[in-house]
Amino acid sequence: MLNFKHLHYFASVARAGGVIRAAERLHLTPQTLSGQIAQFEERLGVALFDRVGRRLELTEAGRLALSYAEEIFQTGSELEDLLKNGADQRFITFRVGIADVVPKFIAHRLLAPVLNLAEPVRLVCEEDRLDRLLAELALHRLDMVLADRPMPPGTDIKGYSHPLGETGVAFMAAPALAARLTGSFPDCLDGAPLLLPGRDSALHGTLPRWLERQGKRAHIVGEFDDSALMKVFGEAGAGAFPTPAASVADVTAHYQVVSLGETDEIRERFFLISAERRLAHPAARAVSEHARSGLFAQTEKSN
Amino acid sequence: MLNFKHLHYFASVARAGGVIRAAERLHLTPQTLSGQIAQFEERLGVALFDRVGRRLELTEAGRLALSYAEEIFQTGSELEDLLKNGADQRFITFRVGIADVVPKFIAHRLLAPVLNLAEPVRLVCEEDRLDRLLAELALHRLDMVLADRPMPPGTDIKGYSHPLGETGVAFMAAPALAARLTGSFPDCLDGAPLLLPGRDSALHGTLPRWLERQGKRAHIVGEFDDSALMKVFGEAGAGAFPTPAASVADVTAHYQVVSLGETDEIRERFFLISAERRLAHPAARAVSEHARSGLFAQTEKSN
DNA sequence: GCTTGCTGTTCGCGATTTTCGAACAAAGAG
DNA sequence: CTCTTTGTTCGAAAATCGCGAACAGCAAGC
Repeated sequence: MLNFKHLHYFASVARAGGVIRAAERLHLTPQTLSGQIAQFEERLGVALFDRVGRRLELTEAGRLALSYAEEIFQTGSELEDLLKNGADQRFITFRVGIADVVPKFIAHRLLAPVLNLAEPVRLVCEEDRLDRLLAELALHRLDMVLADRPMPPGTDIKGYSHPLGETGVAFMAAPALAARLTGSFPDCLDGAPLLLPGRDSALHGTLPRWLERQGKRAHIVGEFDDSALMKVFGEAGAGAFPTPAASVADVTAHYQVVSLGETDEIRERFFLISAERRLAHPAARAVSEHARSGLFAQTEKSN
Repeated sequence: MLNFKHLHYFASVARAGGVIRAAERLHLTPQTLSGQIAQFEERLGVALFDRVGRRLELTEAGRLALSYAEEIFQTGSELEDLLKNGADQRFITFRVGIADVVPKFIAHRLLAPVLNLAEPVRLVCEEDRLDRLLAELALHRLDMVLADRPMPPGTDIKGYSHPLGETGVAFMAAPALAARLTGSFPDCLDGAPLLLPGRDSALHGTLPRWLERQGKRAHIVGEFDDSALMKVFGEAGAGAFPTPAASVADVTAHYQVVSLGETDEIRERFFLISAERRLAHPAARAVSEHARSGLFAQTEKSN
């Protein structure tokens, strides 16, 4: 483990250009700094200074260390400043990672309770691929992640999945395309152009298998990492596309598309993934509780 | 000054979710961590944990501190890794900031000796406005800065200027434009369309004043922060433009332009700016020594 | 030459900080 | 209620840190 006190002394000496000037600034004595730096170098196994004449000159390793040290102490003092001055913030921030494949309307519905809490919350959303979000979660740069699958077991990243609910899948299409598709659902999907969620999505594998079981030919014309982009293509008539049954009302309200029909044989599930087993963040608890209290059931009924 | 040992213990407890589990991982006892964290909180004046039941939960300030701590210790261990494993790098890196206004050919000529040193050097160049480069120099993210002026005295950033040499100024123009300009130099500049280095450049002020002293009308059609962009416009016939006399050969070799003439009454000077008074970096010393040994005088002769 | 003043360094002791053993209080599980 | 597990308080031991004294080497001035 790196000794940050040593690093601090080293950086001070490097900046000041000598142990004596550094000692004055730090209100210490030269021999202290000299000794601590020698100790630091020995512990690292690398010389940080070249002793040339009666002068200290940075080695290449020293330059590297100095640039890192500057960065470290800068973020450190930034933190100190925030804690000492801005600690009595009225806002608590809630950083959520949202997997691309989670439809925006679902994400909004899941997160809506956050903004209605008694204590004001600043919601910070970030969308990306699930694996990258989980990496950020592990570094505590995110408070939670929304995904369409539980924590993948293979990774060595630790995280805990909390199911939020599930819903059937509806198929939507632009009106012009819908008119061309013959037969009732799900027969109308046979051979129809289809847009598929990307490889990262849970539906990516299950949906084609379901079509096959139904004896329908899959004609996949596109795959999309981002569900909103998929909807835009769908609206333009590129193909029919799946969407959570719970968000059909939202989708028809925002896009010029109609529902072809719904099935409960494919289930789309949503999960909250957190770094700790217990949900520590009040906003995360609100999300979990609201979702469990029949959020999807209600909305399916109301549609 | 932030206590990084305290911060480390705090982060460990927050990650582990309790003092006991954290104590096991750190090979310490719970009471040590408990005491150190209490001390840390008191020193900061902020509660990092909420004691709810027999459980520790992060406060909002704690979450903030944790995310900063993660970043700090990650860069710290990155540094440690680099120093311990990659310390015997065969390359030493040399990070140079180049003010936009410094012509590329001049920068190249000044930096060329760096790549011919006995010890191999990895040259990292960054171009930006001088003030931003000086800020980076102060943070030791750059080893030196090349500029067309010495260290500006007004700023509180500290840095030391080392003159590298000076040269007269030549005026260049596209052949078609040059043909239209009547009279010999400098008369031909009277009323001619002129491209000017940007506000950041030393020439920006001196060149119009020189024209005025010559009794020539200045007809400035454009200002450019980046000298290469100015040359491209000049090549297209937008106007005549100044360039260091020492780089006329380079410019005519790379752009379809001709020299209108040169003057020594405007001097363009170039400086090396470093964070320390003495040039510590071997590559920086090489730059300074090569430049001082008549780099510009020779090239002016050879042109 | 020699001296003076400056650099960084080594040594050992005292002061401070850190850590732990012991004991305690309180919350949850059975 | 009892037992386990949690975090905490207290004092004394242990490690670390920082200083005074003395030393070694370089550079400039007499």
